[in-house]
Amino acid sequence: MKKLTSAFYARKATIVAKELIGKYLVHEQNGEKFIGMITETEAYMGPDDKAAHSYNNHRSKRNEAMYGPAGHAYIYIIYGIHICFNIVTATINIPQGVLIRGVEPIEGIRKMALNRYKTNLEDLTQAKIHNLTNGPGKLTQAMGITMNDYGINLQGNKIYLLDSKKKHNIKTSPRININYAGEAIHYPWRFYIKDNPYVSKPNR
DNA sequence: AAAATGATCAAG
DNA sequence: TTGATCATTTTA
Repeated sequence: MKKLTSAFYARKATIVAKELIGKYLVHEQNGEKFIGMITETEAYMGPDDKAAHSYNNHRSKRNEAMYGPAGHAYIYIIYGIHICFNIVTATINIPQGVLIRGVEPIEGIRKMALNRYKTNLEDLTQAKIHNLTNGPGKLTQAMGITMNDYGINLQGNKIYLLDSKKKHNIKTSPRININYAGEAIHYPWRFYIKDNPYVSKPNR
């Protein structure tokens, strides 16, 4: 399988978010390899999107990465506790991004269980296995992604994405937990695979 | 249903 | 310097 190129990322966040579904997110760390198939994403469209951190071209140390070139990681801590992993899209000075909200474990799932629950995979119930990566804060914890990876280039060898030609039944819905965002609340910029158990909130 | 928990940002 | 605000998860 081939890595996604910078040309893939250099488009509108809504397009990239939709096409990212079914692709493979890879993290290599200490000789271990985590792979997750992306099941759920959300697009954040920058200056005109009240839900985006870059609304009205707001710029700060935190969201600096979104103003850089596409195909890099924008990572931030939310609610003081959880780490969210985003992919920068569009081009320099157009601050758009795609939040990865869910992945299905493909490789390294034993280590994911340890990262999340300090428990062996065999001792987890099916429900807890689904809980490994069905949320933005969960998948970063499971895959070992931290603030140290802020701004990393996704064409490198540490964190990157692999292409896939597999077709999925993609559903669309409004985004989650952006109640402060005015009219943007209703924009259908969330994408997910229908009936996949590694999606955070199946019915919205 | 609600607490946990801390970085970030804008106001004073 | 302080207080309000979160692109969430967990527990009950």
